[in-house]
Amino acid sequence: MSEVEGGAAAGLSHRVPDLGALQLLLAVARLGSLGRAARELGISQPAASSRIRAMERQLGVGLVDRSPRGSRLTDAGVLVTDWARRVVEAAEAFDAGAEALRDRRDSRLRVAASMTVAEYLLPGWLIALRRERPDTAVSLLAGNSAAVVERLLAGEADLGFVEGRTAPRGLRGAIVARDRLVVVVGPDHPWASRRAPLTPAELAATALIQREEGSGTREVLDAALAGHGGLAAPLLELTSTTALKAAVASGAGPAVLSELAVAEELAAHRLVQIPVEGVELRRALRAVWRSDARPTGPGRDLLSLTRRAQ
Amino acid sequence: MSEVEGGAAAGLSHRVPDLGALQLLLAVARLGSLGRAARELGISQPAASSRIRAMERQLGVGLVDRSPRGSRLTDAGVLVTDWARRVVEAAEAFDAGAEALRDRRDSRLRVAASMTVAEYLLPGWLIALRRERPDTAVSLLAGNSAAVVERLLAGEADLGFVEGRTAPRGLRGAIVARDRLVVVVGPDHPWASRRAPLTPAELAATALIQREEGSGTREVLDAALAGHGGLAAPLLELTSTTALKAAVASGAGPAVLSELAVAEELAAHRLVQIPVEGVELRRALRAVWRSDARPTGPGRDLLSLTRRAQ
DNA sequence: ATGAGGGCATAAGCTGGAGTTATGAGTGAG
DNA sequence: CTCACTCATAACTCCAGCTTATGCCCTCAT
Repeated sequence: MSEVEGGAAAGLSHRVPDLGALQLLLAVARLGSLGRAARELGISQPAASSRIRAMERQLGVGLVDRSPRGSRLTDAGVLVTDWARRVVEAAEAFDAGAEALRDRRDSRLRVAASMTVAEYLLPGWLIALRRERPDTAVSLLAGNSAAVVERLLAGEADLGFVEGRTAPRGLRGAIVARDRLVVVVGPDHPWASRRAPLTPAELAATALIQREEGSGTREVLDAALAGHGGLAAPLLELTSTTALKAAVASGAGPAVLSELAVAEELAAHRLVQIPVEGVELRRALRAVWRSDARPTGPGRDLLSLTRRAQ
Repeated sequence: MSEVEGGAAAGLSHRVPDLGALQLLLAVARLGSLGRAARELGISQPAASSRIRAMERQLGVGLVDRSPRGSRLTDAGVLVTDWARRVVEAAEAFDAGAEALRDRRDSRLRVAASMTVAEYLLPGWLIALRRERPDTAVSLLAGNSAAVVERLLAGEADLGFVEGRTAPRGLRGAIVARDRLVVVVGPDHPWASRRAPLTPAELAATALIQREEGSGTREVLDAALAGHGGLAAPLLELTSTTALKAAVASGAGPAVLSELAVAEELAAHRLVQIPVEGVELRRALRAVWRSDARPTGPGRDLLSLTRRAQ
């Protein structure tokens, strides 16, 4: 999917300043002075000065107007800083996720989550949690729904997140988000230019590109199309969501995916969503916990965060 | 806005692998071998091996299972790779934008764009354009609508993008996207918990946090509320959209902003959108060009891209 | 069985980028 | 006039990441 992994992007790290430099630029923008920004990041003022200058040389554009009373962004600098903010925000999400992945032991809150939740939603929640309760150590274990349930029942996790149509037995839960499955094709696929919505029968009769095992998606799809002749045999089975999206984007065929997984591709029109009439392909994303272990402390905090974001 | 620029994130670059390492990880995931990934990125196999190992040490998690027949991601590795992809994609957008900012001269396509378009939409378009026409050099000049028009009329730009309710005179244009203005407040603001939509009169009577000069937003807002008593005096005037969002998020008051500018904050519930009844705060984003210089070649390519993404 | 080849790891050495401290020069406020 | 702040330059240190050279392991084909 996308140029990101193609050969053309090979030199990215030579053309894009590293995270430290981007963060420094954000600090300069906010604080209005190289020296103050340096102090905030714990480096010396000359280091900051030279780094910003190196970044300007690398990009070939002036970013800050220096004056004896401080530094302000140039017009180009404003734009660059806004783009930089995206990169740093993505890095923050990476960091929050990675930290949770690391602290396997001695964490105050042990979370087990399905892949969809862990990939798309949890980093944002963890960032918010970190902001509210900076000293909460969270550990994350990602797996399929069965594994999540198992961890909870074994007392090896305090809070779980699963997708599925019903709450697993033996556990209490609350819906924290909803997830819609959408039919997508590549922009050159014939369906991309059709005007009428797909009928459930059509969808059922079409061979789809699918994930190998029924990653929760299949279950919902099966149920929704049960009355319309059942699901056709897969056109292709792939192991990763990424590979699947790439195959769909290149026109190999249609697929049904969580809208969380394809939001960016839809926005950039690398994929096209095809409406389907008459079936609701929704599923709930639930927080779950053992009936005898209602979340307290940090678990409660995280839970209330996720419900607020519903 | 957000921890991104706060002191707590100071050590980000020590905890997050650099872009090169993330890109290498993506390549390993895709190609299934450290050596092949190394070759693709133009580095030696030991370099790749040591870099991945360093990354695993840094994150405290195993990412790839090495075998004599290749390397596959571990479960944690899949998750980390997905998070990494976000960072690299943001870096790609940064790169595409920065490249356009740099090539002031001798570019085949000179684009002038308003801030909103340059910030949120153009990088994606440039990435798509690069994929379709790899050798198109684009230069970008960002400014307000008046500046964009001026450049076009002076023949210093081939294609422009402006927001506004009407197409500027002397230019031809086509609507390429629409942009909705939304009322936002911080999550703790009283409005965040109200159930009824805002009335236009209420909105008109409320002092808002605003950008300093009427950045196109004000024009639309004025027009929409003209029949309801006109806009109240500003509560606060700030220079940058970023500062504005930060002020709103911390509860200083309500503001009216493009939904493009607040999409992420809404998703993470750092801001809350308040519906307004009865007024449509929409505006068009237009591609514009001189009547006697209809875009050809690369300009035409970019234009068709943007219209496809409408 | 026995190379050949692909895959990964280790070791030794080089290099450059980013950091440091020390210092100077410009500007505005008290 | 002097202090307090800004930024820039210079000289030096250090380490992360690169390279080449090599070795081991496994599999597959001859």
